[in-house]
Amino acid sequence: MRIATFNVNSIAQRIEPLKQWLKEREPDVVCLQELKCVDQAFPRGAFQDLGYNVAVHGQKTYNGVAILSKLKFDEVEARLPGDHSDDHARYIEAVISVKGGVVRVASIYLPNGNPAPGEKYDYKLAWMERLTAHARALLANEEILVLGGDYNVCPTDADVYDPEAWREDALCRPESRANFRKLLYLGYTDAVRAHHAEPGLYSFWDYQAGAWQKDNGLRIDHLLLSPQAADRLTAVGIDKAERGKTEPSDHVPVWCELDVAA
DNA sequence: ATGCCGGGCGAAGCCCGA
Repeated sequence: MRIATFNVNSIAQRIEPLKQWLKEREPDVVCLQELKCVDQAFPRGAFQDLGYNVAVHGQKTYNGVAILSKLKFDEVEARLPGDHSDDHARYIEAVISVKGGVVRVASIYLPNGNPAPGEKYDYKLAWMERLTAHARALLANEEILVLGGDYNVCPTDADVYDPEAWREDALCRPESRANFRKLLYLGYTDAVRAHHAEPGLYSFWDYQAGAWQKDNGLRIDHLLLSPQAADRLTAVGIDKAERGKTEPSDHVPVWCELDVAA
């Protein structure tokens, strides 16, 4: 079973490249972020035509998350618990039936947090604390669980092209990294790091300043696996080539393969 | 790279992302 995460930077602008990538990579489940559209405007038909069920939690102009799944959804829950006043569409979670059990998947668009320090950084850190509390609660289910998304955190200096230049940025500041590590300490596994120790593995390249051409990238899109998922991890990948195609997102898909019969 | 690009909104120029 292949599960991917992809920040599309506007689903309306990415329909054709996303469809092409789905045909080539054939993921069973895809977590999408930064839809920048309301639920009614999501191009469901384009993905249903490829055999995907669609769960959307959209928002006008900003944010917006979705899950595509070849297998049907048993449950879908939008919104991260812990703050009813939070109206950003940044979280959706689904339970998917597989042979002999279920797989739970969440699509996460964690706040960027810049400029830091400031209100936006406080919001990011508070959001991460809510995510940690929810992630802790989910572990009690002992399920095959994947928390996929744009975490807007470079976990270590090995995940940044120029660590010194980014040290004060909200993506790299110690509080952001400490909160990311708390997720790992709960028992989650960073799928990419489970298979690859080398630096220079990136999932985002800015549109500006020739970042792509200079390979000035960041690794901020992650798949965090519950122990039950990590035990079944057989492969991971970052589809870097997508960034070099026409009209790309500034992020690329990250995927993992779990030994689970779909 | 401090927003140089790209997208949304909405019909010019501002806001936003990372």
